[in-house]
Amino acid sequence: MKDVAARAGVGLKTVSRVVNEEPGVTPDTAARVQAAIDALGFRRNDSARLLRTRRTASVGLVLEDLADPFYAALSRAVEDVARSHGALLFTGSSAEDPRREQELVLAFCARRVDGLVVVPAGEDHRYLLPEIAAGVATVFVDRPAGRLDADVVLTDNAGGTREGVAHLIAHGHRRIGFIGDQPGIHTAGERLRGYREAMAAAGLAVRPEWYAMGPTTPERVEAALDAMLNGTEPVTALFAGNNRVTVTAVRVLAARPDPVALVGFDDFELADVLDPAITVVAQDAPGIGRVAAQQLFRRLDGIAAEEATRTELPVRLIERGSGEIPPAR
Amino acid sequence: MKDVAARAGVGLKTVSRVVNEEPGVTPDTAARVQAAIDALGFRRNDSARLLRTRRTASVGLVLEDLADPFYAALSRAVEDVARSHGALLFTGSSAEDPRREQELVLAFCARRVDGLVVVPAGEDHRYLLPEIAAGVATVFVDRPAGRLDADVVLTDNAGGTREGVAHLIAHGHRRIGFIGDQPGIHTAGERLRGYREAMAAAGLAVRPEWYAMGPTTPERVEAALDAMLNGTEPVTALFAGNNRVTVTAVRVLAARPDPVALVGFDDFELADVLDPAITVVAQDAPGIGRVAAQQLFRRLDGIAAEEATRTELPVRLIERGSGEIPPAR
DNA sequence: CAAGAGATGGACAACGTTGTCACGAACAGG
DNA sequence: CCTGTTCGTGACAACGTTGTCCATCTCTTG
Repeated sequence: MKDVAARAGVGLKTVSRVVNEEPGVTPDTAARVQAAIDALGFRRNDSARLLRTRRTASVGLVLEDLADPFYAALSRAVEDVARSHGALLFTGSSAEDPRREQELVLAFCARRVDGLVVVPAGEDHRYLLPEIAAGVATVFVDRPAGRLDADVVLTDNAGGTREGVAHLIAHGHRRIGFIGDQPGIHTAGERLRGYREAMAAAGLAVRPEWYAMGPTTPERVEAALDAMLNGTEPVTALFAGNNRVTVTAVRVLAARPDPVALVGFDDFELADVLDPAITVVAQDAPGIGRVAAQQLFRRLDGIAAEEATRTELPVRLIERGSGEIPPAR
Repeated sequence: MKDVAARAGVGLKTVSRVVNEEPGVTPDTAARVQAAIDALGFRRNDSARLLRTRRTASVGLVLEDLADPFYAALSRAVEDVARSHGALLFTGSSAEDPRREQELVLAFCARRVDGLVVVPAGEDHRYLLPEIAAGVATVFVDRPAGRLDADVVLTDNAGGTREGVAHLIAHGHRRIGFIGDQPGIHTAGERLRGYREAMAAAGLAVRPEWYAMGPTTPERVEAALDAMLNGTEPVTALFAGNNRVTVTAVRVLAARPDPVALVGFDDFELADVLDPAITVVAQDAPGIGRVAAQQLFRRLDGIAAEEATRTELPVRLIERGSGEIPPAR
């Protein structure tokens, strides 16, 4: 900038005025400055600018895995809202590791992001207290923050699962299995709760071998499913606790001679083309991201109420057939 | 930092030394400084630090759509490599709009990212010349840069398509259709070329109504496919030019009474569970991202050769059955 | 023609760090 | 006891911007 000023024969501040299109510069000088800028290939250094203005126009997004379709869609929505507010987006995957989540969050804070959208991996987010006090707007998505009062955007996990399980019950099933993610994960727990509630509401007992919580690796899911289907009281239908589980379940069930009813949490591509087409409880990934990001910017604009908000987005049961398969016996 | 220094009764620089774990500080003073840091909840401002050190430890990733599974996987790989080099990742989706791509790239450059990984949307990337001259390492992925000599990581689009089309020919097909993305997109053009080459190599003529290039919206793909299947010389097999097209094709073909052979470019989840299971030419999305990011950091370390490199990753034909359906007549 | 108003431009400090250098104290060697 | 070396420390400038404030210059107006 100094070079540009020298070349154009003007002061530093005048260059700054031209670059920022501030008023009070003769068209003539502006042209001279612009020419110098072009000649020197000058580009304003936004880091320095932002250091001075104390707004970084960037937000950080921490989620579990950028490659998961659910989070990919969520990211894209957050990105779009950020862009519409003139902010850039840092992204990072925690891989469900609290330490990594904290590392990422603190790295973003050290860069002085204006705000954070976090899919919490850990149990305790009090490490964020000083940051929030320092003015970093923070919105949690998909799961509530641990031991921290902050904005959160969730889906109706328990309700959605209840609806999905009730759908299976309505089609005659009495022995229904549930395979979920690791029990420590909030969404997994909520969905398990929904399953229990739906069963209880129908007066159905739940045998311990009918539900299994754990990592969503294909091996684990396959083993759990096999155990449910081959026990003394085999299940006739399965509720899959998330899209990873559903996908593996579809594979395993396709290899069996007799059809097994299936409803999954989370929609996924091609669910409608499978045979049978898969009935799912769909959550609105872009919607969650959008609402969260909007809440973030509302906070940044200082418009938001002081208290933490809790938004719960509805889910939608999409009936495609796999939930209507009758019990084998 | 000034406050910390005052509270600990030391100089500014000593605090800096403690924060950066530089040698030459008595354990005693270090402890005093640390106490002040904790008391004040001080966190170093990395923006300022990076302004001073002139390295931002961040890279920018511009791609078409973060929500596309292919790019999501690629992003994750880039992120992992960046993390292992201690860098944070800015991401942005261009939505296939050259203006938006340029906006994003320049915004990243204004933040003085150390490097860029770009899936080019436009035809002309000379606007990047000054940035590259200024030292921003740049690697293009998936498609080569327009009118610019830079590192690029590609997949073997033409070769992969040749192989896929040859697979259909080997199973008796003579009239084979091709539906690709917009003709301006490099990968789309290369795949079309592969299709033509495979047909020519087998001595088969290609009728103009057998191939269609354009947006990958379901409507367009469906219309194109209908036209090919209902013409006077209907195709008996289809090569789908990318995962969006394949997905729509699967839907359309599933609704037809007579089976049509299909091979798609890009693997996708559940391709193996469909009936018939879909044969695909799989590219290695994480591999592309990883190789590109590694090349980027090689440049940043100054280890890389001066000349631009061009890496072409192989593809893999995964035979699952849909390519082996014989011609209807 | 003087004076006030408005337009235009520049000097300077500040944002929060780090690199450079110099200073003083402690210590070892002659 | 003097000199030279090492170690710990802090003052200061610099990174590249922008906000504040003041100086100048050119009009208009009484």
